Amino acid sequence: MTVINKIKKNKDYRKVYSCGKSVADRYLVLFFWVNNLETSRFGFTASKKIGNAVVRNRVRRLFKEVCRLNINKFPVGFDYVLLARNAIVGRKYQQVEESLLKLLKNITSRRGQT
RNA sequence: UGAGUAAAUCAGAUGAUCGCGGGCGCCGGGCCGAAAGGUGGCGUCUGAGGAAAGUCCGAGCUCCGCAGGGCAGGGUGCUGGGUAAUACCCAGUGGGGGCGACCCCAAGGAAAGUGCCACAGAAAUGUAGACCGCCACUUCCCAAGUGGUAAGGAUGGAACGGUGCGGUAAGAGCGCACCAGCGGCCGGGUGACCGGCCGGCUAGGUAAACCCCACCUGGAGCAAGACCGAAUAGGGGAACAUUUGCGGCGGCCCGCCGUUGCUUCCCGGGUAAGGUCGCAUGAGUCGCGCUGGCAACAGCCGUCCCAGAUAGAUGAUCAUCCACGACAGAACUCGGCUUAUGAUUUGCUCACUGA
RNA sequence: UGCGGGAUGGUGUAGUGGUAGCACAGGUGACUCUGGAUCAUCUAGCCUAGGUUCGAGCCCUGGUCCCGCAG
Repeated sequence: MTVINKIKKNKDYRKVYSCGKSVADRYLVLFFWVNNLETSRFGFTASKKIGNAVVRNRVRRLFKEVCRLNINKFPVGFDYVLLARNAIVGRKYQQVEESLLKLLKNITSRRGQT
């Protein structure tokens, strides 16, 4: 079983936000950027605007679960940051998973084109 | 049945699969790192709250050499008790609200002193003050003037005790009775205070204004701090000052301590995964245990070990059941307070209806 | 996580317990052939809930929101 590597330093997050590209729908924003490593790394964020600590924890756990179960669908060698948006509050696992897979498909097809 | 009031309890449950943090046992000597150190597999146990929240109080713990004295500052404020301590809790006193069960109160001192009381009003604390009234006197009358008067009117949140009788030219504690307030004595109570008697008759409000009185109070906070390892540096330059100067102990003074160059500014180094501990046995949980106490609580006995992350662990799926699940996530640890919030149960009160 | 500070018209800010001001912005009118400038005038406010007081923007208590600091 592969373990999820997490992005830990604020500097790495900054790099992904400023240099990376992003795709989004009404539930979440997905940032990504080449990290020059052999593995992918993930970061899960939910700002204070989303809600209180319970809500933010819930959202981050959903992200974590979705990434864990679909880790083989992510292209290797990237840093990914998942940012929660307001509409995600109260959503179920299936809705989040569906949303993320759609975004991933979007990325891979675009990479195929260019 | 409805409305209310006081208290107590629970915080979706059970099973299966995958996933995450921690403890313990066994196996392994590989990988990462400069080092300190970290990391794996299997088994087993365990893993958020009543408020974990707000950070409003109080403590423990750590550092500031010691935590010393005084002043200033801050806090508390009916009484007695509980506690490690408190602004908390319990029992009472006084006051207020409610038909009631019951609830609420920063509730010391206004004759120690100072300030303020806008506008209105004659006058806002001075035994001051006469606008309209009332009464007496003077001028021939209308009316005006002088004096007396704070009972009535008017103003105001508040007008120098209130009500009644007497008294008087009209009035006034001027006199008397009762009530409120003040002082003294006696009795009860540990005390706040309560009850009774006597006295001279008057003292406005505001202390969540300054203040007085009594009591308490050093400062910072786990990003506190300690240890291990690496690197750097006991670096450089400029200005100032030249002797008891400078610095530290929250402010000032005393007192104490450190350093002989010290202070200020600039450059350089570091913040690119440093690590480990602090960090979970404690003012601990439970028992309708026993003893003392009205109670808060204390003592004794038994019982249990109950999260310890460090970018931060609790989630997903399936099945069954119900009321279809509110507020909400530990971050050094406790005791309170306040705020948010779903459901259930019990006692008591009031109203209505029926027997 | 711990500590500290703040909230006044649309914006930036004053305000010893006694009618809430000022500047800019906005509306209306005047001046002008028109606009600008100028003049006059109007609108709109004390974060919120209680308490103390005769009376709170100010004093006290609870809550909400915003901002800053940290080896």
